[in-house]
Amino acid sequence: MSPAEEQQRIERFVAAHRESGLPVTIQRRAVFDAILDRQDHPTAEQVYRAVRQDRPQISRVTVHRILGTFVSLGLVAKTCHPGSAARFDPKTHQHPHLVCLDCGGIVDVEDPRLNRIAWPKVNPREFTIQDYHVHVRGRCRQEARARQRRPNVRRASAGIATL
Amino acid sequence: MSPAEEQQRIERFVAAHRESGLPVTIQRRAVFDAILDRQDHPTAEQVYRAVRQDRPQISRVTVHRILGTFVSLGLVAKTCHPGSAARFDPKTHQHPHLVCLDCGGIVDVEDPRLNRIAWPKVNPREFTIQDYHVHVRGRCRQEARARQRRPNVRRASAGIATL
DNA sequence: CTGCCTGCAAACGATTTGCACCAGC
DNA sequence: GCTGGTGCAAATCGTTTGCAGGCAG
Repeated sequence: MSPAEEQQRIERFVAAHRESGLPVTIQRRAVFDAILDRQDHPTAEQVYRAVRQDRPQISRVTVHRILGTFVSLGLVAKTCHPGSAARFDPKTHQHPHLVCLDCGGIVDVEDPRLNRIAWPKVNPREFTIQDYHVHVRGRCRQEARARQRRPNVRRASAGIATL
Repeated sequence: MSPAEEQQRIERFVAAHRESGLPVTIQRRAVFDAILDRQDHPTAEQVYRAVRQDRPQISRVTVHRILGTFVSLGLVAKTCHPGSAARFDPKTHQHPHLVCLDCGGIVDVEDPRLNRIAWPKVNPREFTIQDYHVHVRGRCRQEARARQRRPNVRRASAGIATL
């Protein structure tokens, strides 16, 4: 992310708090800094570990709460995930994800065709569509290699492959 | 589901077990029966409660394990969900889901246009695409009404709206 | 008869909640 | 100073695992 763009994101971060009357605390700054440049869609736990390097006193619970606040302010996106833990994404614009069913990894896709999908025809009284999200599922390179070495590792209840 | 179609699904259930050399146990039959006609994408817990009406001795753990097995046999689909618990779907063919961000409900969509989306251009060495899934997110009728009565209920960490 | 399955209990990871204290505005 | 945020501990929820006995093939 370019320095100018980063600066813009930080201003948006402050403005969103001002508008909602929420205080801009040290912890919120730290969490936002920690996630802003991440491309790897970290879990709350991973964000916690990153923040702790700067602020060892911060609590795991606080990181969870702050990430929740950021999501409702539209500052970060929460993406649902086949594995147990939710993933957070500093990119809030519409974009699909590649999800590896074997390792749980998530990679962004920038393919404009997938951002212009027609919305399904639904009775607007029954359901109000807000947006959509595309999960493209498969296997990443690292996992493909691992399978070549030890094929058929997968057992009935193994890993997140059960998506 | 028509009786003929249901019969076909049950045959497929038995065949899949035969092919994999897995025993067709009473419990597996019961779990399959319990989920076969469900349109509401139940959680493992909900399946457990349904099965328990027929077989009160069944264990919650067993239901989890059996659902995992069914997913890897391709007999049911597991869909990731903004809320905490995974949802199971007896419909295994490609179809998008409407997900209500307020109540967590899931409704099937049958719109052929959304089943023919072009796959993103990805280097096949980097990632092997298997399939994709579309989550259409918004608000269902019941929740829309609830909001009319008591608007702005949503707080920072409220519900699953934090997707 | 043999191996996988089931059930129990317990562990586990992710997330939420109640409460006293503290810090932004 | 007031309001809401933070940190701690503990509870909760969904799910997995280790192990002793049971059932399908």
